Amino acid sequence: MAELKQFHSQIIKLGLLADNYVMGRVVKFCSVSKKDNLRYALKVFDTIPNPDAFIYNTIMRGYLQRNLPRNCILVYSEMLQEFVLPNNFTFPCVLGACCDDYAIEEGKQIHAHVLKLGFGLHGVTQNSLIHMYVNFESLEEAKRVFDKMLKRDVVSWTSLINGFAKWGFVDEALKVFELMPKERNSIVWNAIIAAYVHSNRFHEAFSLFERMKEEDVVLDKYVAASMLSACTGLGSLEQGKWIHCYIEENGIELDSKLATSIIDMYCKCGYLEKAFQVFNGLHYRGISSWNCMIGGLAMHGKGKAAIELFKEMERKMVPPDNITFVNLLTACAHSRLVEEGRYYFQYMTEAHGIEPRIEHYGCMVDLLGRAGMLEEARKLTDEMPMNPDESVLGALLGACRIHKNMELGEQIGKRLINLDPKNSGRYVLLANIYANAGRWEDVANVRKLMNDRGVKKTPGFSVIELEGVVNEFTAGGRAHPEAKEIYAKVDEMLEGIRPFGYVPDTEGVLHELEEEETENPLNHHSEKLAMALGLLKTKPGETLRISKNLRVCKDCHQASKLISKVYKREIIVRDRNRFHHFKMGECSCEDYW
DNA sequence: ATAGGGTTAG
Repeated sequence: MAELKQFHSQIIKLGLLADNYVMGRVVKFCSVSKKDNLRYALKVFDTIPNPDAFIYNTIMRGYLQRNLPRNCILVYSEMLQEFVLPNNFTFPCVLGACCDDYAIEEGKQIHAHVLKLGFGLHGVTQNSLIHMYVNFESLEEAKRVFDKMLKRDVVSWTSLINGFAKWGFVDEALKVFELMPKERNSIVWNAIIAAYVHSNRFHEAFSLFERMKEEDVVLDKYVAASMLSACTGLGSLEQGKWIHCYIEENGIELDSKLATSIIDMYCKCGYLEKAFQVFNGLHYRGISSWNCMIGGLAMHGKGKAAIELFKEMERKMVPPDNITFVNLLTACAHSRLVEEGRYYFQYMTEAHGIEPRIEHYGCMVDLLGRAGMLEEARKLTDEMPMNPDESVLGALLGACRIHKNMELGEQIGKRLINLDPKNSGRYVLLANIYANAGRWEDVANVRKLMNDRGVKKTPGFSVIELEGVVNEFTAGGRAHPEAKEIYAKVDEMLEGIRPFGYVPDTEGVLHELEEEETENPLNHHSEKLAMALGLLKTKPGETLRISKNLRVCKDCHQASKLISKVYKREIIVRDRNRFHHFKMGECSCEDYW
């Protein structure tokens, strides 16, 4: 910087201020290549008598890079006022600014300038337009620009694919992907893979990934991160390990996002030790790695360890953020650490100046509610400074179900299904609360309301990975090639645990809501099918890992405990909320979930 | 003569 200033003074002495080539280099040096000199760049800019397009573009880019898109747009209009003609490099920049600033009107106007000034056929500019319209959710406009292009490159296709994917039209995105020329790079492959991952279509993401490998496209860190999420979604530890291994062997740089994806994958695939190992091995631990690890401990019910890790984080002077506290409070909630939870809820503001957000109140309602302090939890929902949203009330409703509080449950449940009418889980909880109290008429009414509103119960499914193959089961499903053997094994399993005290527990079941089956649907919940296949396919003593999309029901939970004892197996089940480690007839959640 | 567009977590 000091040298730059000297250099600058030389320029002034030599009377080169009017030389735009020289001044352009000066402005570029402080505007975009070094981070903190934009102020100086602007000072220099003000002294230049007649800046050219390059200099304007460079100042604009400086603003864009520093996340000041509004200023970038203002410089553009200044440029027009000074009658400096934009060039090929102007529009990608200012359109990017409109995009970042969500400046729809300006964006359209600048699109008009593009056409008027004769840049309508410039590829990079057209691509920027597509990207901008995609961001504005103007897919038709984006498509129009795309269709008008004479020469589309891989960026044009990627932007359009992303556009469809971003706004939920995954199948449309795939159509575009299939239509594009075969010269596909990692970026466009990642766009389509990420599209499937984000819509929870993990199997299809895997098939695409296989195709990508067949075409010898390099697996870069972006694809790796997307595929790790796919593994996480499916609970597919083996595949996840493979990706992790690939990353290590190929020296792919671990940025904080990729590190988080790996740690999260191991946590959510039930391999907490490995997650810790990766976490400990990071040479740089960003806040998200800490948060992720604390969250991992939380979902495995290791509240004390989560608190210890938090303390270590403070000792290492890493300032926690609001997510840290969401995870820490969740850890307390899942481990019955009521006093600790209260303490950290206060501490968050007192020690770190973080004001509680609605998520933190949600954690506290969950913490108190689960622990049976329903009245206090309810009081908190009334007294919190913002309106309790569906997740806060959902926590309270869940607590009402656990502690069989009909009155409060009915009140909250009714409120909730009006607040969040499309969420089938709320209806099911409310109906379960009624069923528990023997109020069958009300159960029927809830069901009718669901039907009237066209709300479908989310189908439960469980996944077990065996010999590298991901097996997926739905309740009562018979799609598996070995369905017959599996069902026989389920019967054997349930008979086997009966002498050890297994009594089918129908408390949580909504007979009226289960439609597919005539026999007892409990027996064929997806996790029982997955467990049966696991017992059939693995050697004695091997751990079974199962993940399911909904919460484990009480009956399956009880059955799993007994199966772990009778068959001498560790069974690790991931449900929607947390992990259950079944071992010797006990569960790590201590029946607290 | 200097510069520009598309991708990853929770």
